[in-house]
Amino acid sequence: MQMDERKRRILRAIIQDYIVTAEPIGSRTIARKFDLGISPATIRNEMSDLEVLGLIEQPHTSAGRIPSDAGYRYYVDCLMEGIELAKEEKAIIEQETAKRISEIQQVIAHTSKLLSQLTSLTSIVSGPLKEKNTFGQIHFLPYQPGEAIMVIVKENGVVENHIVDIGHEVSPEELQRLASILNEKMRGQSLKKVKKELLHEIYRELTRQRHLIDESQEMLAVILDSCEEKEQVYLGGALNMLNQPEFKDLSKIKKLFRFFEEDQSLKKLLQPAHEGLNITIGGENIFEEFHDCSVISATYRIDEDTLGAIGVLGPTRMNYSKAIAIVDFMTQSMSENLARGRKRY
Amino acid sequence: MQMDERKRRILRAIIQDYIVTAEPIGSRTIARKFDLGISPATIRNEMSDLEVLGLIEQPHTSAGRIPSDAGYRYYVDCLMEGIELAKEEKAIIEQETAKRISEIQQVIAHTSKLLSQLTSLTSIVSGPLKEKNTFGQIHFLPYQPGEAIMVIVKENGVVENHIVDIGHEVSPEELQRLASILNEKMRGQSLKKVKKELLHEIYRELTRQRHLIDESQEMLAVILDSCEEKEQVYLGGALNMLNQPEFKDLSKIKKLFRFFEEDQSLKKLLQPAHEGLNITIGGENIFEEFHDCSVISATYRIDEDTLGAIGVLGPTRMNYSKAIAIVDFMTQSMSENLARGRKRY
DNA sequence: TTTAGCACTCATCGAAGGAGAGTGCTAACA
DNA sequence: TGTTAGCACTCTCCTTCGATGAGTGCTAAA
Repeated sequence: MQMDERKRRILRAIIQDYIVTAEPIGSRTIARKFDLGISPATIRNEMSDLEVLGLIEQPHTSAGRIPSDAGYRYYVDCLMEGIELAKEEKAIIEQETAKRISEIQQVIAHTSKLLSQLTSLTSIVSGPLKEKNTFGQIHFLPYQPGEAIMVIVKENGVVENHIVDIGHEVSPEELQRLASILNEKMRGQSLKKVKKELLHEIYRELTRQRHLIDESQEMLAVILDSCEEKEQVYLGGALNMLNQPEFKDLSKIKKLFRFFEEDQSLKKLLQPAHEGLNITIGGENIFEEFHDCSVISATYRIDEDTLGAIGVLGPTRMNYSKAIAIVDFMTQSMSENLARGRKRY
Repeated sequence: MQMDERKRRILRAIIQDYIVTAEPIGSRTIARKFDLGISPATIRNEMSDLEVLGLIEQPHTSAGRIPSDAGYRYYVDCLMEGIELAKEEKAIIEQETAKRISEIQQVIAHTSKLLSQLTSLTSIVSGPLKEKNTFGQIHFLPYQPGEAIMVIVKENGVVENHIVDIGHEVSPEELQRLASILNEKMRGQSLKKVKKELLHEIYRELTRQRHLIDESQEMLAVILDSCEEKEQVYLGGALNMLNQPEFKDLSKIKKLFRFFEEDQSLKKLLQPAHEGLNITIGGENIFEEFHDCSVISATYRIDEDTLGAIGVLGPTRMNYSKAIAIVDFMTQSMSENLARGRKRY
């Protein structure tokens, strides 16, 4: 059996209706709502075919049909026409992504909030991958006696500060020397390399120059910690899930939210199958919890270098064209801005 | 009518049972579960009295009784005996509060996570009030050409860094001079004062020395922003609410979570009626959303100076003695640590 | 090939009724 | 006079049972 134009029209009608109503739809209702020029009986026959093809299914015998995962997949791949965002929406996104904020957490938080507001879905935003990151400079600033502020600048533009205990009073000159040792060893090196190889070397160097600093443990621990790839992931608009009729029972909500609480898992949701835009529908998702959800995600990059990803999560019955348009435009806007804005993050 | 010992025993039995089961309890069940040495009929008479006193109530005629807000209040004030935390719990709390972390966000996040884990309730933790804070030092570090890293150290120990655009290349000496101007004006001044008075003065000073720096707007904007009292509030274990039988209908959950999404309102939940430990039961709460919740909160301080607050939120039917013991011990432990740990935050 | 007609299925809703837990009242008891 | 047993009554909860209605598949006619 083959898909023909009439089958396609009916499938599209079913999906478009279901996206709005979340109710199974029957042949009679389709004939009434959509002007297809054929009678319910004909539609019934076609629907029977569509069911054999696996594109729609019946929750139970006497209910209407709903799209299956395969149906959505067919819709997304072959039926759906892309939409253009409204000017205002574009303007808001461009405006928001153009902001230059040095605190990476804030950028992520803002982005995810905006994304969930625009789509009415749940958004997931991941920050830059640290593994591709390298050390820039390290500075020391005086603080309380016996303590110093260590400022670590990474080459993707992230700046961190840590307060470190140095055990006894040190002169600015000593701190200066310490900084130059660290900088000499670490500048331009990847976090991974520093973690795996250079830390020992630095430790040896520092113990050799024992007069320089007594207690370097804490400082090295801070550097080590800074190398860890605890990638930031941010979730926005999780509450939107509560509004979806498919999540009206508490146990589903619990499962979902429990999942959301683990950053590590969340990150995996965003892991792209390939560069660019990814669409994961229902059962395609690796996590069983999201077998009735779909994820639209995309990566943002700077000069071909993937930095992070953003995505939206909603019921399989989401408005795909809108979600895709927004995620797509947003990553583009972010990437352009990063390219323009001088390699920040 | 007066409370006598027998009434007190019965009230305590009702509350203790309800805290565990969340089910109304009847005279027969009380007689069976608790060894009070009196018959169901007698208990019935006493319960009737307790109802007249407003300490318990009936959901409907043929159900058992449940404690009223006033009943809980009486329990907390007069009946409940304080408990001692287990050694392990104390150890965990002390260990966690002893950690010295320079990122204030992390401290708050950790604390709130721990608190919700220990109590199985939802926790709210607020960071130090910025209004009581004063500027310490400001440093500039070189960054990309035309940009600099501005490190702001506040006297409560918070360190912030910001990347500022300075429009054209400046030498380290120029940055040094700039820093000394800012430090001279701002060191030791409260954020409020800087915001209200000193910023203009600094601006005037900078324009007078126009050769020093061309575009100081962004820098000043950053300082202004740093003065804003956007107090951090953190919520932990909101999911625990989902496990409470009183929140099994979705509309309540929605209301609650919608409330949680607004930091501003959340902060108000913690606002203490007085110093020390605060207990707000059910309808005593200013927010209608929390009329079937109770809040146990306490402030942590350094040298008599209140810095912030922590609290737990749960159904009115919470384990008060446990929650109180934990919140109390935790604030004490935090305060002691702050005092010992050299005025960090 | 399309359509009208018809018998059939099944979820949903409301009414009816039994079970169970709990109460208040009365009268007897210590 | 306080305590207790007995009993009628109340009200929620659960189950059962039709009625309703939306939807289907099949058959036969157009």
